[in-house]
Amino acid sequence: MTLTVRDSLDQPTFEHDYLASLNAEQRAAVEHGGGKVAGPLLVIAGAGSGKTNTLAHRVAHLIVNGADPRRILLMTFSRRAASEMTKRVERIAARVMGDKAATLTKGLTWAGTFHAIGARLLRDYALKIGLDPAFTIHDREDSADLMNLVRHELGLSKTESRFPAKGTCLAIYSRVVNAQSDLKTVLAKSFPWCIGWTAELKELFAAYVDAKQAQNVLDYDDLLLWWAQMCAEPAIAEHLSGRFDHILVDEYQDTNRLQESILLALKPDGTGLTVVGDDAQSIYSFRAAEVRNILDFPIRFPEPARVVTLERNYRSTDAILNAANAVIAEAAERFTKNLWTERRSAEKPLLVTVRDEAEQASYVAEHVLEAREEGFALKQQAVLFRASHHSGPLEVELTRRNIPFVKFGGLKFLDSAHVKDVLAVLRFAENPKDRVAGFRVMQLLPGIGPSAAASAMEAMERALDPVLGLQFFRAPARAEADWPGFVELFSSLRSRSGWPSDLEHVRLWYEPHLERIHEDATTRRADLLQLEQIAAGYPSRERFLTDLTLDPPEATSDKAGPPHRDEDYLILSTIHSAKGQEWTKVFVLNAVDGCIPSDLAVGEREEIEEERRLLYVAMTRAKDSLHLITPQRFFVHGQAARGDQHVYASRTRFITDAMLELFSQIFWPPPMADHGGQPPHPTVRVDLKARMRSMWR
DNA sequence: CGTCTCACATTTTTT
DNA sequence: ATGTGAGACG
Repeated sequence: MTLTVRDSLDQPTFEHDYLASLNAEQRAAVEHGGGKVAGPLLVIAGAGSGKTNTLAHRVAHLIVNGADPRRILLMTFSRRAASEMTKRVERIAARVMGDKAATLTKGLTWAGTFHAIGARLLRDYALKIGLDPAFTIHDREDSADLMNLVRHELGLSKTESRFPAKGTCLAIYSRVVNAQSDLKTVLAKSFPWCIGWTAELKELFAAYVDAKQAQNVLDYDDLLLWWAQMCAEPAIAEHLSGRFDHILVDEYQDTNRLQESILLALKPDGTGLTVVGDDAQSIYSFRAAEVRNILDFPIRFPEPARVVTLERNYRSTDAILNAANAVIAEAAERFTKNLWTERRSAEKPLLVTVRDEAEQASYVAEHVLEAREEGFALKQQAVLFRASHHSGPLEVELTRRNIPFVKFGGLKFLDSAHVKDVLAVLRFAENPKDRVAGFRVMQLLPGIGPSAAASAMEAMERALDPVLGLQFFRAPARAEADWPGFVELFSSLRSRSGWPSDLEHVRLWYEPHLERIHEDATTRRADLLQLEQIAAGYPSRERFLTDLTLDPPEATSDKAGPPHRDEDYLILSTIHSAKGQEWTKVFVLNAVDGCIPSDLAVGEREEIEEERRLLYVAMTRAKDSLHLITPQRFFVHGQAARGDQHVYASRTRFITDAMLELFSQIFWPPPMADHGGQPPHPTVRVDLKARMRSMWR
């Protein structure tokens, strides 16, 4: 078959046969520009429409046609997506070019997230823009800690009425930066309850920026902001822009205005620019993502962008797609396409009513096992939920039944205190000005609290050399025993960096503290050993710290890497983390109002619309079988101690009565099945504890 | 005065 | 798991 194409006189270029598997639209996207630098291209790629495949083919096509892979910039949403993409490009190119492709695609090094690329470029240009190239990067929590420090220094923590919490302050700051907006607008629109603090917040943010600069640290937002600002200098912008012939951006619907401004600075007329995305899957506006970026892309440039729309879905059955289309059809804003498929199936998606979350857990466990009996590996099945903690009861049930699982989203390996402690030591050694790291590390020593740590930091700043500053610092009496050991560690980490032996060094120092601080020292020590495994894969301390901050291992299994690959496990994931993925069978937990949409997001109309898209994303992950589960009764968190307050939940508002014909509705367990002839308990539940208490009030 | 410990509440989604 | 606040201890 490929021979006919190759031999055909109409298609003399042999490269074309590797594109034969693509449909007409995909092919148009791949061949736009004929493999040469061309005008801007927008690919609207619906769920399951072969987006990744198309993008990978386009990159391969460029390379096959002579593009220099070192001059291709490929920006994806996560590191996982980036490495997946480069692997695919290599496979495709290899089909055409054979072994030569491997050497070429090795040059495809500029693939990663906006933040990771930003970090690399900033280190590169640091000296030209007045930045110390040894900067360290703060993750969200570090940034919040620094915000807190500054807040205390300004005396804003002791105000009469409550000043916004550190996390809120950081969220406000971050939105101002990422949305390229001003403080007043952001407060009015997204944080109306903080409007009274406008002046103080402004002062706080100014001090926060000063602190970051003094300590030589950048936060996530800085990686984009500095990048964008550096592009405002024409000479640098020109140089930077000249480094890349082609820039391709995936998941464009989830970029924010700051990211857009970077792209526009690099390619003002859109030449060589390809963006791919789906407006119906925009689910990151809480992070200032701007759907308008993708909707307005065609008219951003002097020469209007070419638009290619991929509407054919290769993933889901028509029954699933019909239901998903019905959900998104109710969206307030018109979307740009309608998905269709040729995959016929009589099996409608299931709308399962269960009594409560416990029943929901056993429903999932049983059906997962049943499916495995039928030959579906656990890995072909996934359980999706709105908020990380929604999977709690299910995790208990899976553990009880010995069903292995891996969870994506929510708390991660790197968020645990002991890992952060160890990383903070390394970061402190890398950048002694980093107060957040220093504070954290020093307070590990018994007898050292915030104030002693602060004076030690000051002593370091006054001294000519940070090591000397620490050596001459007089630690409080209670810490005298531990202080020299700490100083010795610090000084040896400063004087010579042996990688990855540094990390082992830190661990040996840290172990006694670990045992003192934590009950479960054994499991935590195992984590640290795993961290050393990971560390061995990095060339240097700096790269390790940077990469780990920007692309943390996503799930608990990631941290172990390849060894787990042959094992079978069920996937648990937040809907956000499920983006871009697909499974044969998908279970969606808590398809009830209050969860989807989250009751924290029912204020603004726009927020509700995003929740609708979230459900759409969840549904369109399924290939063959989809179960939406609605527990009737739902315990309210946080009040469990004072009785069992709960709410009676109703089906998510996004599935209207008119859509019910697209689903099969079932009750589980089937009535009378499990009660030995007894009728099931009435679904009413009386809070007797509350009654008892109310007798005395 | 600073540090430590315990109790208690709270936790959307993430680079 | 973290953050806060009260209270004890050195």
